[in-house]
Amino acid sequence: MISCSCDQCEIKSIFFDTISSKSLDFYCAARKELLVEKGTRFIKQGDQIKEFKYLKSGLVKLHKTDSHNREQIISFGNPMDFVNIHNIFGNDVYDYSITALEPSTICSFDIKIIKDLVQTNGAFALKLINTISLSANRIISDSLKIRNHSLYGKVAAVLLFFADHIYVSSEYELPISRKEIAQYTGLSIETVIRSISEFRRDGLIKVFGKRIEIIDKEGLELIYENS
Amino acid sequence: MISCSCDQCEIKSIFFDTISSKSLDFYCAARKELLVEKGTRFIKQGDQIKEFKYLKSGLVKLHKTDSHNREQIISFGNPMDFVNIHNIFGNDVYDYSITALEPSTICSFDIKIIKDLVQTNGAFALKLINTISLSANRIISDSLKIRNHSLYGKVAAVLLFFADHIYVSSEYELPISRKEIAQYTGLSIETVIRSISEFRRDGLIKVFGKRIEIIDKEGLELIYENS
DNA sequence: TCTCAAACATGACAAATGTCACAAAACATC
DNA sequence: GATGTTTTGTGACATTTGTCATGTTTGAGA
Repeated sequence: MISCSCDQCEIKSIFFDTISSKSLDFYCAARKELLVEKGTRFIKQGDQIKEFKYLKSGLVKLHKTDSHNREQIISFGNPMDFVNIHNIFGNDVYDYSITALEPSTICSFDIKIIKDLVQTNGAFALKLINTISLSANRIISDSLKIRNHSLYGKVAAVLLFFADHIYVSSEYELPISRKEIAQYTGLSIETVIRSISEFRRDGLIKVFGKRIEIIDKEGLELIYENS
Repeated sequence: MISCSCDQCEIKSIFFDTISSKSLDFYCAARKELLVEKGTRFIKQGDQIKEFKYLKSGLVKLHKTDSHNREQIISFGNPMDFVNIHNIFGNDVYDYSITALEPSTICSFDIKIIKDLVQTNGAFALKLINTISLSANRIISDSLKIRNHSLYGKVAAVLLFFADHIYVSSEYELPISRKEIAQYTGLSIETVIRSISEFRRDGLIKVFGKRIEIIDKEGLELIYENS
């Protein structure tokens, strides 16, 4: 049967449905797997795009440096929705970096293999387009949430994002610093810290360093809605 | 030869490269063309997605209503980069509306035809993925520009966007109202108006109602960079 | 032409957010 | 442990941005 170790890998759902088990062996052999530790920037803005990369496990941030050397965070990606797809087919050079926020496993294929697959396997192509669309949709919609809310709404959105989409728990270890929340929302660090302190004082959340516990989720959602 | 009237249509560049002239006739016959006037909302948030639509000419805005019935503008699309692709493959219902800002020509195909094409014509699939990626990239990158700049930077970004990407001229008729700039940037209307007035007073632009003339483009770009 | 509604504009003031200064806590490195 | 660096936290104050009020201009339609 399949000797591939990526049994649990998300990308499997793209391959399995559309590729015969025999061919699957070939693709599994062509696959490289890389375990990176927290803080590793494994894709760098400006690098040539030679591989198709997929997040098997972990959590990452997509970020870029603007013309004034300010760091901006574009989005976060977890195994369910991250592939470096937004760049890979459009450009030949990455216009953002990707850095692990937690220990992560990256699978990669030579991009030629994937392009061949798209051209020769219609079902795969359709599935890939679906994945790209959903991923792009999510980034655009998250971005809009940040753009059109003010301070408390923005910070609430970030806390709720990790609770609802990443950890699926009202209690979690915040994988990013206050500074990174600022870089994501476009706010100043102090304002972010103050907002979190205020949520704490108002009994909406409990904070122990990076550990966040959402006490009054409805209240936090209400704040998100109204500011 | 080809009796199709869409000789000048942008989508042609997707089809022509990848479809034999004989098949092209079939696709041209299956195509519907719709001319909509300014202000027409031809795609509605919540509607079922049954067709693949493409902007042949004109200018549109992508927008949605949030839970408080506030109108938010996501992005603008012109013939070079607009297809309703971000939704069409991921979801079965539109999660945003599209409205014409100028008289526009919309081409549409039954979505089944396009999905068939993706599955049976590899070159087409690859080209479509490219188009989707580039379009999503642009929206994400524009959104980031708005997110991480303050007042003057945001407004300058909008004015420069129309000058550089839509009209390719430093003098143009602004296709949106001040209110719509506010909905796009997340600012209040008054603040937008004030900012434009200030640009005018500082000699960066001339304003005659909706007509904008950028006098000092470098100055405006500098403001964009620094705020 | 007249009328009404929407868009544009500006002032005065309130509220939100950023900046600067400083300190405590957390964390890495020796 | 000792030391230095980064992160978190808070106050005071300046600046930015929003809100409300009010008036003018523009544009569509009777």
